[in-house]
Amino acid sequence: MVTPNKHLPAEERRAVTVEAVVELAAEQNPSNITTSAIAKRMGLTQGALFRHFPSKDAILQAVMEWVAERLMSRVDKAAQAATSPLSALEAVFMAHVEFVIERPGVPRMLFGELQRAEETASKRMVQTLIHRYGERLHQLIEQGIKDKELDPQLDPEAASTLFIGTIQGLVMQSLLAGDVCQIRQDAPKVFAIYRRGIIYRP
Amino acid sequence: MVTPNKHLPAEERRAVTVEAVVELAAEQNPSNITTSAIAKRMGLTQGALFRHFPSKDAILQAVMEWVAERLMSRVDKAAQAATSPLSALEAVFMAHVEFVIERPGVPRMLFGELQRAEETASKRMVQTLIHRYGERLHQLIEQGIKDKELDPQLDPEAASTLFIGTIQGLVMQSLLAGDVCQIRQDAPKVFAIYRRGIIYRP
DNA sequence: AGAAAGATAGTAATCGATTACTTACTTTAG
DNA sequence: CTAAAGTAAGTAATCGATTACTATCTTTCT
Repeated sequence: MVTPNKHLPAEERRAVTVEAVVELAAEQNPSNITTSAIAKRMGLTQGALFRHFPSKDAILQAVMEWVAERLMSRVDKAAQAATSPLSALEAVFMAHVEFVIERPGVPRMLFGELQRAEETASKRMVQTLIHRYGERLHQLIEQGIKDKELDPQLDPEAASTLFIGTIQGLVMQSLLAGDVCQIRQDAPKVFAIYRRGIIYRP
Repeated sequence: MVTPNKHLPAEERRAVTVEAVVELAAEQNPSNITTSAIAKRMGLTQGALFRHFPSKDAILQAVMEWVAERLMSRVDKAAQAATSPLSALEAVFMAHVEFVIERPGVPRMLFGELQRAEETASKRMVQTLIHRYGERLHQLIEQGIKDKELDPQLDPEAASTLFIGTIQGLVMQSLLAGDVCQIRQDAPKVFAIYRRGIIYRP
């Protein structure tokens, strides 16, 4: 839960707001999160939010900045610690999955933002985030092919799409089961199939 | 587009309503589709909708019934026409993808329904739809293992999850590109990787 | 056959509830 | 003391849903 302190400095209050939104997104449809619900979660009145953000979309934008930073930082760290492209892909996958388990609202917000018809700042931020993410995957996959670790006939574009879809499928299963932690058990099994589909076979 | 006729018989009007909702779901966030928007798309007043449906959720429920019937019917037909479990899986995949291209709003509505916090009738209908779908995949996969067509160490649960996730990944890519037809080119490439991941290798 | 009668379908106005956002006032911390 | 932070009570717009009423089609009776 979020700290119930009153009279926080502005910067801290904004951070707490982001946390509250991410929490709420794990419990309900992200596009139906109201400013009243956010304020209530923080133990604040609704109007107080607008002391720190000019609009609701600015709140969502701050959330997406937070997501982009945290997710990419963990993904990069996981990739750098690995010793080969394939093990890097696996490490990135598990890091991503672990992030999703900790913050189940995040993938739901990302997908929700992509669905919006309007071209908001938060939507554009999600687009660039996924674009950057896809480029990282691309690099790893192409390096893996060069190193004869991955199938030389592999389509990096398709492999990248499947990588992201794999996680999306796990999220969908967790929505069906109503249990996020199930992902942790299923993720290795699902990645094993993916790994088998991209690996080099002499 | 939907027929602009006035004074349709009740059953036809309900069918037209479902079509309108599916169309709208392809253009905007499904959870933000209003009854006014539906009526406007049909060339009708908003109140007229409630002559044919007791509530908005009843409309969504009708849409989900429509989706479940159409999708499962096409998937079943594709599977029965195939000559082996693996080719059936591929046929189901392509049939599903073709369905998504024709009605891009459908997968977005399914995912959106799953995200809802409330236990509505339409949400439960989506849950049973995906459950049925997963069982079909299960059957095909287990038969494929028996027939020595698929990897004997394959986890049918994980393979089923990955199958659905693969399509979900394609949908996400189409949202990013803003172009649905891209799916048709990418689908075979992505399925090729999936196929490589599950196939039997002596 | 044809007009009256009933049933069905659609309209326009409106309801209370909820939304994002604003304003005027009060409290708190440095 | 003062500026920042929070409260309380508003705003206009929009939501799903209901109302009273009109238009159109179908059935029935002579």
